[in-house]
Amino acid sequence: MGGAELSTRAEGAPAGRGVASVERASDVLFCFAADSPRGVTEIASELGISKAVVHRILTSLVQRDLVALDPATRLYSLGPAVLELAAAYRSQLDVRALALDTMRGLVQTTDETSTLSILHNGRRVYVDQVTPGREVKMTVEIGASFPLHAGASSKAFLAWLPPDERRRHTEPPLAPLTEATIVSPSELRRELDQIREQGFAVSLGERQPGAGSVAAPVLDELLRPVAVVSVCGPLQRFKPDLAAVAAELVGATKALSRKLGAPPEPE
Amino acid sequence: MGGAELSTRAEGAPAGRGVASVERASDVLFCFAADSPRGVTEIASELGISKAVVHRILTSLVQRDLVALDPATRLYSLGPAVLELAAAYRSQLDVRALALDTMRGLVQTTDETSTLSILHNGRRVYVDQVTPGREVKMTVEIGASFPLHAGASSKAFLAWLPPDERRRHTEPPLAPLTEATIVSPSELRRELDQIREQGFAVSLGERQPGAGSVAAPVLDELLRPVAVVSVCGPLQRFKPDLAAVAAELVGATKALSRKLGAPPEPE
DNA sequence: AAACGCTGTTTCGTTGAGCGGAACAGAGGC
DNA sequence: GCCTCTGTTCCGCTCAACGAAACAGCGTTT
Repeated sequence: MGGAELSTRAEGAPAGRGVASVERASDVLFCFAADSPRGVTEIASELGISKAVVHRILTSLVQRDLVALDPATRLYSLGPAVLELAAAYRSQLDVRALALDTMRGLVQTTDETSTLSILHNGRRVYVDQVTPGREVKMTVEIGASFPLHAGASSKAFLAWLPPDERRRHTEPPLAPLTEATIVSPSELRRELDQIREQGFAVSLGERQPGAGSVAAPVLDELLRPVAVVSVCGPLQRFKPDLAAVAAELVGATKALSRKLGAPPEPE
Repeated sequence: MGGAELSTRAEGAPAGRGVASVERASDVLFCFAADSPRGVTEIASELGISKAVVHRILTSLVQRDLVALDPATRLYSLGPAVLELAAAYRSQLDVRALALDTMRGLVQTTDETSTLSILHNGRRVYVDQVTPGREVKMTVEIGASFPLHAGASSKAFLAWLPPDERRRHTEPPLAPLTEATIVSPSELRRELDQIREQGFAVSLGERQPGAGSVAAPVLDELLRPVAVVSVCGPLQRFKPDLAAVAAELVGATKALSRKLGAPPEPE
């Protein structure tokens, strides 16, 4: 019994005890993120809990529309209520509200797409974007997540993260997402130092072929990166204006950081 | 009560019992949808359960990042993991995958925005959109929900819902969202009949001032509306092409319906 | 300062809710 | 027809979750 007490995340949480069945239910929800639809048995064996428990949990989740049951196949998948939660989350995210105006301004002057990302679970997640009114433009998927070693927004996070996290995410192997992805840890670390110094990160197709972007962090009062704003567009037309866009972006994000309580620049 | 057999929540579910604490945890999550951030006491009194329980549940949810705790204010709000779930839901929604190509086609020929909505909780929710490459265009918020009596997409759902649901959603009071919203039940019912007959719904600023849209349903094998596709744009430039757009839209959604198993048109 | 009133958090003994093995029930498949 | 998968339900035992109450921080009030 006592043996296998953990499950998905983090063992030994020293904090106050939670409710086991709630955590199991969360695990069930997240296992749908990997793949769905799935059946009771499949989920039970994957999570190592009994079929009866999974079935009861699913029944509850179905009742709240967090999970949908296809009566024909008897397979379960995520339900529409998760959209409701996500919409609420996004609308209440304070960084987002603050950043939206800034992003709109960036889009207007650069005529390229601007995105907002946050850190979650050791990866970067797109929270919002503003696109220009052009025929050809970049678009990202809200909610999609990416590793921290490739792309301007990811590198911007990495450059402002504490040393231990930076080290952790620059350890090999660094999976190449495109031919331009930096796969050498030492090269990446060198670039992160430079990014930190110059105040912004640049990627030319590191994460997505044919896409270029400039990114700079929004920092809180302890200079931790709470979000990253990027301006991105098709590589060829993006490259020439890079320096000007970067300057504008850095100015905008620094203003944002101050609004979030970051101390004004000393230099 | 056999009467209202659907409706999301429903008490007295005769089906197999669920896990109470999972349902409580879901309630806690949803109470953040209304407003956040909130504290333990506030949530406990709203849900009518003890503070200790709420605290334990929140601890579990925080552990899974479904809820975030601001250590400074000791207030809880939704966490970034809900985005992860929503992204998974959207990417796995089969109607969405099918509809995307159709929507892209509609955008290309009409040069206006196309949206996809589903029914959830007695309201209509935007699941996806495709926008044209123009300076001025319509944009909707994914995940935002609206009542069923105003707007083309909403009316399209209503027109194809079973009689009892249609009646329920056409009962007074019908809240006006704009000056153009239909607030007379009898007028609305008359229009729904017409919509059903002609195969599509039209709204000129009923839900949002200055916006026009045409909408048609995607039906399953029992002719239930599983989703609604709309084409929408700024009112003035939208009005003249209305008939042509409607014809194109209806053709596209009928093709979609057949892919989902709806029987071919008899007439 | 001290007392108050408000938070969120933790403790602890009791008990009934949830666990899980096993039985049941359908749906396909040799 | 049987066999083998599913998902679902049953039911007695147990331990995990409940809740009252105590504790612990903060700000405000007296």
